[in-house]
Amino acid sequence: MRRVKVSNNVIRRMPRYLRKLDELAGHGINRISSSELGEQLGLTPSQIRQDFSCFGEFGQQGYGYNVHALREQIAAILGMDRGLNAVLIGVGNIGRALMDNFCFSAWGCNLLAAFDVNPELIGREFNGIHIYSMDDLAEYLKEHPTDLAVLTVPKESAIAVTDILTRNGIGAIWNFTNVDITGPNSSLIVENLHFSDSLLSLSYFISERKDEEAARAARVERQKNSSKK
Amino acid sequence: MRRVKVSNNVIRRMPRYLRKLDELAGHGINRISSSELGEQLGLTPSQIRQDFSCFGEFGQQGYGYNVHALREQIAAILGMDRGLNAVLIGVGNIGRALMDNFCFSAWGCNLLAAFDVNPELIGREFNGIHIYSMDDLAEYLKEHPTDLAVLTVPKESAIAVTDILTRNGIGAIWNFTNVDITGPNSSLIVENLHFSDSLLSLSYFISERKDEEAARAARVERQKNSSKK
DNA sequence: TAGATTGTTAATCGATTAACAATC
DNA sequence: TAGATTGTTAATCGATTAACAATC
Repeated sequence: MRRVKVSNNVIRRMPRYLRKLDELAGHGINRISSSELGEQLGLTPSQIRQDFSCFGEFGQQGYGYNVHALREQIAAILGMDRGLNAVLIGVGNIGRALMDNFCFSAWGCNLLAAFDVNPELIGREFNGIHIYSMDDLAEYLKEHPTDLAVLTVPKESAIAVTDILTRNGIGAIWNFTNVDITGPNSSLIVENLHFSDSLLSLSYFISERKDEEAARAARVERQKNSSKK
Repeated sequence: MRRVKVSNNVIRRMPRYLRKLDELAGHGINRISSSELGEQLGLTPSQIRQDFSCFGEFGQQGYGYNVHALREQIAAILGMDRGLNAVLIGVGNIGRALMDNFCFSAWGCNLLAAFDVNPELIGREFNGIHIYSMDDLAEYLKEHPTDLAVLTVPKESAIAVTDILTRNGIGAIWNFTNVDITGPNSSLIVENLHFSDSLLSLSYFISERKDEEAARAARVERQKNSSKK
C-alpha cells in the first residue's frame, strides 16, 4: 500500500480525512468526490487526490470515492488495525483524564498499564487500568513488548523517565510534557502535544487581529480629524 | 514590530524558540548565535535568522543574540504581555486538569471563569476559578469582554456551545473537542488540540517503522535462504 | 583591526495547484 | 455513449537554504 516517502503535511491531514469520513458515514453518505470533500474540509480537490495517491488508488473515475472503503484504507494507513500496545507514565491530572476519558481503543491502541511514583496511587485501577510503581517499569517492559509510552509526568522528570523508557526498548513516545525530549542522535519517535505552544500560537493570532483592528480604528480616527479642519 | 504577513510555519516555531530561550536563561547563558541555536533545535541558522527577521532585527553582527532580550521580543510577538482574558467551558476531566494544573498566567492569559451544566459543579471553585451555570454564559460575556474560550465540552455539544460563544462576541476558541468547529464563513479563530489526530500521526510513524523493519527482516531471510542452496 | 555573525538577497527545494488524458 | 471524476504529469507558488555584503 505504501509507496513513496510521504511528507509530514500529508500525514497530518490523514486523521482529518478519517474524521470527516466517519462523519459522512454517520450521515449515511456513502459516496463522495474529491471536490465535495475539498469543499467540506477547506482543501483543493487536487490536494486531496494527491494526498491519497501517495498510498494507492482508492477512487474510481466518474464516480469518486466510496466513503466506507476509503475510511478503511485510511485507517489502515494510519495503523489503526495494528493494536499498538501502550503504557502511560504519570497518573497526574492529565494522565488521569486520558485514562478515564480518552478512548485509546477507538484509535487502535491498547492502554495496558499505568505507572506512577505516588504510593497512594500504586495498586489502584482507573477505568480498568492498573497502576504500577515506577520501580516496576523496566521489568514490565521486558516482559510486555510495548509500542509506545504516553508521557504525562511533571516536566522535571520528563528527561529521566524518557531515559528509562528508551533504555528498555520503547521506540515511541506521546509527549504531553512541556519539554522537548528528542535526543539529537536517537531514533526515538516523539509526538509532542505541547499545550502551551498551542495556546501561544492562538495568542499570536488573537494579538495580530487586535493590532489590525487598532490600526484600522486609528486610520478612521485620523481621517475624521483631517476632515474636521 | 510586525511587518510582512508571516507564514504559519514561522508562527508555530516561535513558541519553541521561547521555550529554548527560557531554558538557556535558566542555565545562565545570556548570548547565543543562530548557528548554536540551530544546533540545539535541529534547525538551520538561516531559517532561524529568516524567522526572526519577519518581526524585526533582534541580533547584532559579530555577536549574535542576547538571550534575555530575544526572549522578551518573542514573548511580545506572541502576545504574552497582553493579559488575554479567557473562560473555560466544560469542567470535565480535561477542563478540570487545565483549571488545576495548566498555568494560564505563565503564558500571559487570565482564566477568569468556568462554566458547566452539572448542578453539582456549579458554584464550586477549582484553583480559585468559579464555576458558573452555562445559563449564565451569555450574560457573563456581555459584562466581561473575553478574548478566548477554552472548549472542553463533550464533542456532542461542541457545535452548539460554539454557537453561543460566537453569538456573544467570542472571537477565538482553543478547541479540545474532537470536532472541527470552524464555520466556513466565520472569522472565528480556532486553535485545535486534537488528541486523536496527534495519536494517529504517531501511530502512522510507528507503523511505518514496523513495516520497514519487517521488510528488512524479510530481505535478510531471503538472502539466507538463497545462500543456503 | 580582524573575526564573527547578522540581516537580506538570490538560489534551491518541496508542496500545492492546475491541467488533462484515462476511464468508469 | 456522454458526463463525471479520477490519477498523474506539468506549472506555480511558497518555504527553506545558501551566499554574502554590512557591521559590530
